[in-house]
Parts: sequence; structure tokens; C-alpha cells
Amino acid sequence: MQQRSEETRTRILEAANRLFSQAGYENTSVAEICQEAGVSKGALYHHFPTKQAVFLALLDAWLAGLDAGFLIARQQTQDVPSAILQMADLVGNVYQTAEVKPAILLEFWIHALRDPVIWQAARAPYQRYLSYFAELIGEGTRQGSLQPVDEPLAARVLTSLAVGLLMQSLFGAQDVNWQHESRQSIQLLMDGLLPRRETQ
Amino acid sequence: MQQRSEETRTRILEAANRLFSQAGYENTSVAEICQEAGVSKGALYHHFPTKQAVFLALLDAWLAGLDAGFLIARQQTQDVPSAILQMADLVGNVYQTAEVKPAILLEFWIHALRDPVIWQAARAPYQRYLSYFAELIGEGTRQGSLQPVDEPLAARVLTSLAVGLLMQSLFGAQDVNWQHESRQSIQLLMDGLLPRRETQ
DNA sequence: GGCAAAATACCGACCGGTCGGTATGATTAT
DNA sequence: ATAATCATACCGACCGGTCGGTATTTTGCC
Repeated sequence: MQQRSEETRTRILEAANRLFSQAGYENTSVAEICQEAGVSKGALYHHFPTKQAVFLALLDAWLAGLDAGFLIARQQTQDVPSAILQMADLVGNVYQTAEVKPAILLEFWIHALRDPVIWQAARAPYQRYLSYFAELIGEGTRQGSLQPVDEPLAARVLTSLAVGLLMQSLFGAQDVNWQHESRQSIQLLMDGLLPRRETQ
Repeated sequence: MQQRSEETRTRILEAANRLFSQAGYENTSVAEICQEAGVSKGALYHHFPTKQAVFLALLDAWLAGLDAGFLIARQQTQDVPSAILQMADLVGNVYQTAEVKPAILLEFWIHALRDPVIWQAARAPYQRYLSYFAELIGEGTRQGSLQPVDEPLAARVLTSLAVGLLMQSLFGAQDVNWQHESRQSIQLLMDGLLPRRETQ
């Protein structure tokens, strides 16, 4: 029967997600994951060849979820600014759902820098997101709902904002509602800081 | 004589900076730091009570450097937008100087989340920066060089941008000049994305 | 200055404990 | 039966930190 097997695998991933988020990859032992999952070490190494493979599976799942979210956000909106704001909400939602602990994103990032395998797994989607955002912004410009800008640059700025907000939400005060913060931040980016005259 | 002592301490910190940046805190053993520094284990534990204390000393030094940079940036400029752009250059400079490896910033961040000692050491400066930025923006508004905005929000947006750019520079393409990218990003934030009409 | 005593700086072998991964056998489903 | 799934005992490597002892510098005294 493959249902029991599937369930075991899921329990392992959920446990690993919790523990990696809380204590980090290095500080989480395989034994702890097994205990948290209520599963033996043999079971874990039956489903995953290495500890890293568990981590990689989590990364893949997270990226798949992000993909799905972006797709939905685009479909639910008409003009580009709305779509971007919708995606900002998506990022904002990460802070509330207990499902995906934001801290594990830091783990993904830091390991991508050091492990070529993780790097490859994370870089391709990252590039895809950047291209997607640039394309989206170009679409907005053509619509007239955004002013003409350097599209790849704007895409990186958007990404920076999202990443930076996530980092700050991890580290920042509880008295800030990061759910709304992300939307407001994007709004501020769109409006701009400088007074409304020709500046360039 | 305290010169030899001082030199040993410095060598340990430099070695730790290199190794923590390359391999991360957990993946760098005390023995490796000693080897890289050309110093015995006894020497290290003579200067620092624990491995964590070495890390903390690095964090303090990094924050002190940032403080100094901000101070200089403010003194060298007249109006607020220029000061902000100058500070963006400061962040941009981090990518070029081999002195401080940007990757160690990630280490700082991730450990601040898990270690209360690190958390306290990093949080106070972080709050200070946010307040400083908010004050700076308020000053710009009073000058008329910035439009009136929610100042703490704008400060967090600025910080997000800086943090996000740093993260992307770690992870991103080499074909992007992150030195200029930070300045351009801030410029884009100031100009705004939306077409120039009244939007709120 | 010269010299012994005290303090500081440093060395490197060693220890208790942890970790990722393995080997082997038991259990379960088909 | 037999192949997939899981449990348990175990291994070798490694790690942070300690400790007894040594080298070097500073201090106190003449």
C-alpha cells in the first residue's frame, strides 16, 4: 500500500519544515526530525537518500506554492498594478499562515549560496520570477497603468522589496502589521517619494 | 606588551570573518578558525570565551562600520534625497569591498532569530537605523524635497530595499552591477512607478 | 640597567557528546 | 512469498570546549 508510505513521507516533511524553521538546518538533527514525525530513522532514510534531500523537497514544495499563488493573483486581476498588489498580499500572507514558516526561507537562501545543488534548484525559479515580473511591468506600461521604466530593474526592485519585507518581518517588531505593510510598501513604491514634478 | 595580543585577536577575527562568510557559522569549526589565523586553540579561547563571542565581535565591528558610513554620508550632503542616495552607495559599496563579505550579513540575520544574545545585539542598532531613516525622511518633507508620507513606513521600505538588494546581490547574476543597482533602485522608489497624475 | 617574580599570552592533546549515515532484521501489504 | 516499508543498534568522524603546562611580556625592586 502506498498510502501509508505517502503519509510517512508527508509527516517527515512537515516535521522537518517545523524544525528547520525553528532551529535551522544545521541545528536540526535527523534524529530530531524522526522523533517529531513519529517515525524511525530507517523510515526517513527509506524515503530520502540524505538529510539534504529532505531540505530540497521542502524547497521544491515552497516554490511550487509560490508559483501557484502568482498564477492565481494574475488571473484574479485585470490591470497590472492590481496584480502586483495582489501578489504583495500573497507575500503578506506568508506571515500569517502557520503553514510555511518564513524563517525557512532564510535557510533556503543561505544554503543556496553554499550548496551547488540547492543553488541550482533555487536559481532557476528565481530567474523565472524576475522575468515574469519584468514582463508584467512591461504589460502595465503598454496598458498605460504604469509609466515607462527599466523593466528588469523595476522587477528587481519589486523583488527586493518583497525579500526585504520578509526579512524585516522576521526580525522586526510585532507591533507592525506586516500583512498590510507589504501592500502599503508597494503602494508607496508606485506613488514615489519625490514631490510631483518632472524630476528626470 | 599588548601589541602581540591585539594582533592575535585581529587575526582571529579576520579568519573568522572569512570562514563564516564562506561556509557559515555552524560549518566553520573553531579548529579551522585557528588554523586559518595561524593560532592555537588555546589562544582563541584566551581572547574569546566562546565561539559565539567571536561571532558577536564581528557583528559589533560591522555595525560600527555601518554607523560611521551613515554619519559620513549625511555630513557630505545637503538635501535629504542626496543623503539617501549616498547611503545607497554605501550599501552598494559593500558588494565591492572584499573587506566585509556580504554573506556574513545573512549569518548575522539568521542567528539573530535564534540566539537571544545575538538578537539583542542586532535589534537595538536596527531600531536605531529605522528611527534615523524616519527622521531623515521627515526632514526631507519639511525641506520640501520629499513629499509627505508615513515616515516609519517609508523608513521600513527603504530598509527593505537595501536588504533585498543585498540578498539578491548574493544570489543574483554577475551581469548586474549591484554597485549602481542600489542607487538606481532608490531613484526608482523616489520617482515612483505610476504615471504622473494624482493617485491619492 | 639588570634580574627575579608575577602576569599575561599561548600551545596542543584530550574529552564527552553529537551527528549523519549504515547494516540488519522485523513487520506489513499484496 | 516477496517486495516495500519501517525499527533498532551501531559506527566512525567531528566538534566545542577544557586543562595542564610553556613561552613571552610586564612589573617591582635594587
